[in-house]
Amino acid sequence: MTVNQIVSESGTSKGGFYHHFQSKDELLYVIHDYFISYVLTKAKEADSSSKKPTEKLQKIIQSFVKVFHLYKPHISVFYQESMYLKPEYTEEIKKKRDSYKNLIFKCLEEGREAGEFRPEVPVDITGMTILGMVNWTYKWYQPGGEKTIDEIGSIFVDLILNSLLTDSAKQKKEYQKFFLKSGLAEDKL
Amino acid sequence: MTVNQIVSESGTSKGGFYHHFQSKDELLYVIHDYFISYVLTKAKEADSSSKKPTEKLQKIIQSFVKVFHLYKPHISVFYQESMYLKPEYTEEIKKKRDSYKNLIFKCLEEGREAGEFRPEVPVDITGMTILGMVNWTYKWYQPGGEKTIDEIGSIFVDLILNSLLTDSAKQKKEYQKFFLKSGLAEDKL
DNA sequence: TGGGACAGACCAACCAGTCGGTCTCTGCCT
DNA sequence: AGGCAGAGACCGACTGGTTGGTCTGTCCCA
Repeated sequence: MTVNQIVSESGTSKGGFYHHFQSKDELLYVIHDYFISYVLTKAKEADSSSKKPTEKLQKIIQSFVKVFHLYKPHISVFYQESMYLKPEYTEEIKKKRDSYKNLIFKCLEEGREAGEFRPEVPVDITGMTILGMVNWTYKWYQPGGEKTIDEIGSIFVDLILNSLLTDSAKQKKEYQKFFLKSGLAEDKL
Repeated sequence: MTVNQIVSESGTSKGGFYHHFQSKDELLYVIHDYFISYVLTKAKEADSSSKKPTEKLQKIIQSFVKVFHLYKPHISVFYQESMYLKPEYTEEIKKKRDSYKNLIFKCLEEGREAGEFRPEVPVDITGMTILGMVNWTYKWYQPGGEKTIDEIGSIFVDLILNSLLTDSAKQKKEYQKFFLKSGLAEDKL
């Protein structure tokens, strides 16, 4: 996407564009900030809303998935254009992405220490797994598709918790709501 | 990466480059073919090597992860530059990536029908989850890092099978080797 | 009347791709 | 054997088009 395309499709002009942004890179930075702020806020809320790592993780994942619904255009543009960002901006962006990553890692570590998450699965790989599976949704998620974003989020939560929780934690009544129902009614896949 | 950089860093010339490739896009296509051929071959081998979906899935994931070790430079270049590929090449590439995706989906479907995989988790989302978590490794995997690629593969397999297998399938003796040991020896994370 | 919001012609840099030319190896004719 | 022709490998100056960014100027409101 060139600056000329941007200004023509948004109905302004080169002059107007560079009146508001120092450079094309700054626009990309602003776009990134738009959605990273959302997930960071939501993750911090989740972190302070409860003391149970399992609950926190569920909330983090659900809001993480939701961002791909709310800001799909922003995210697509970011991943398409971010390769050629100038170092000054990449650094700032990396900081925010790192602090998000660390929130997830911290939550996984807490769950492990609380004895709810299986101790034999390493926190770092699990963290990158979550980031990978959720971030990848920008490649295939279609708003208005057969599954809503909340349904997709619930499936992700089910998958992650089923592989993370210890057998005893899985039995807890208050966590049953995080698992997909395996009722008689077959899923209409 | 410009053509000028490519030829200077590889010690040839513009003329030499365009003698071997029709265009810069063709080079990218060749690079992609290099590693997609590997995973496709391995996945087909896995598919015909056994009748048990669980075993097949384990082999597919393990070889899928391994490609990021064997061809990391190829894969990084591909994801960095593939945005601006001309349609003719994107189509060809998409075909191969789709056939890989379909192998995974088929395997998941078979496991579901065989009663080994939980029927309540949808095949399509699970498939995209696997593709996402594995494909994302190109962003963080470092050859020579603290975990080998086979260890990472085993962790992925453990996570996926733990969330996919039914309780009864998890008990099967021949599948125990796919799970991380939860021995007394604490993981040195 | 002066300053912020915007317009759009313009520019320098850069890029993929071209094209005329050189160098070298091979095989064939004498 | 020696020379020669021609094909393929490779070179790099050049080009046409595109890009991010600038600059002069206009409009409008306080």
